[in-house]
Amino acid sequence: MTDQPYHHGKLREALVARAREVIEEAGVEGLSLRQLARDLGVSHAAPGKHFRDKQALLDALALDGFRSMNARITEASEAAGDHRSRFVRIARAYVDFAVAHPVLLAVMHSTKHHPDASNELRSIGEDGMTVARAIIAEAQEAGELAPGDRELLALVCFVSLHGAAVLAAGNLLDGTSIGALTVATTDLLWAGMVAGIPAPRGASGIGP
Amino acid sequence: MTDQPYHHGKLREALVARAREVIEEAGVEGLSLRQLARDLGVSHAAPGKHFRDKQALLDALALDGFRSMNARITEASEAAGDHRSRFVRIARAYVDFAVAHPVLLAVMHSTKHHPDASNELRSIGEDGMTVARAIIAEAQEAGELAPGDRELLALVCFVSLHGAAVLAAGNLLDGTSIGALTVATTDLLWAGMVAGIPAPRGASGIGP
DNA sequence: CTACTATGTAGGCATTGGCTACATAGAGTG
DNA sequence: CACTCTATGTAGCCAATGCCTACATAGTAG
Repeated sequence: MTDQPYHHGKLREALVARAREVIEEAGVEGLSLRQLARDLGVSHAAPGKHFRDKQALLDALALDGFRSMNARITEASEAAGDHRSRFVRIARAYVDFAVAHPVLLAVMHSTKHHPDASNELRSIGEDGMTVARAIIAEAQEAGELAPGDRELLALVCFVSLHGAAVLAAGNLLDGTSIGALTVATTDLLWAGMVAGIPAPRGASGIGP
Repeated sequence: MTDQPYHHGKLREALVARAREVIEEAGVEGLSLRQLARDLGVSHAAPGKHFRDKQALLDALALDGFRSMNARITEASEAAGDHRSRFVRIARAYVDFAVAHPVLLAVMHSTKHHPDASNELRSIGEDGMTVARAIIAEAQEAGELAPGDRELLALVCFVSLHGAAVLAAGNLLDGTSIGALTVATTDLLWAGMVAGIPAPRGASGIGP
């Protein structure tokens, strides 16, 4: 009703915010730049001034998603508690975020980002692993975990929890509750790190 | 040159086969029913006679993918060797398939299948876990692994390897080689299952 | 021979992403 | 203030896509 000014003023932020809503409701397939423009009351070419591509918008969305997620994760990592319970809390933060924003998670880990955005995305996407590595290092130095390649162990933990998060987000876990799976996964990983990986006797699967 | 018969004869199979090629080259976004029809020399509406939807084609593609993958996995599970090396081989089969067919893997685990196809997909998608569960059960009964909820342990292993497969397929592992990650993941999981999960002392992260 | 069904064709339609030319605002500068 | 420059938004065009309906052709069953 109130006549809109010629310039929106905060179109870029509004686009990202609205897009984030839309993808969770209708999936990435259901995201249309033109519909987005209609939702915000601007012309169909206006988004093009802020994102040269639809992919550019998705990249911005991914970046935004990583910022949200990393905030949750570092928040969880800074909570009080022993190493193990902090480890569990971080895992829960990751999985909870995935379940709350499944489509956004998929966009974040999509493979088809623009080359420009890739660098920033790659770096921000590794923050979670950095947190995991830090806790593992602390626990190892405290003698709570067996010694071992921290980088690799952190990667394995990250990868495993990512799998849990992805499947939970996709609602592909039949009966099992997501919480139970997360606890079981962290328990098994932690138990493995406590025990340490025994040196392979003979061939351990490292084949050609 | 040779005048084509009015009816293609094997259009459905040809569509699936060609689509499987296209998505690996151009991604799911690059798959167009009309282009597919042009590739096969039929009219643009012909695919509609075999797949009511684009999604229906993707569902068929997913089913086909699961059949291929399950074949590799069961083949790996039937190879000779002790429990642990068979476990590693299964994991490698999964990850290798993911790396060889990354887009197909994404289609297989996509969330937006048609309700009709979901049942079949869900059941065939669980074959991998069945294999994992069987090996874990055997190893537990042989006393090689500590006792524990086999269903849950198999799910955790499946989920962890899925994470490794997804990230490897997406080429999101910076320096680490995929083979090394797979070995490290199976090692850690196996070590955890050998040690068993100790009973939680006090709060173990199971919150509200 | 005559339905009937399966399969393929031809054309239409709304929607989409991306492009170019143009309009408007606001900031800077003389 | 007048002028320019740039950022932002508008309007219209285009090819491509998915899906729809009407029609053509073939093979089959009665």
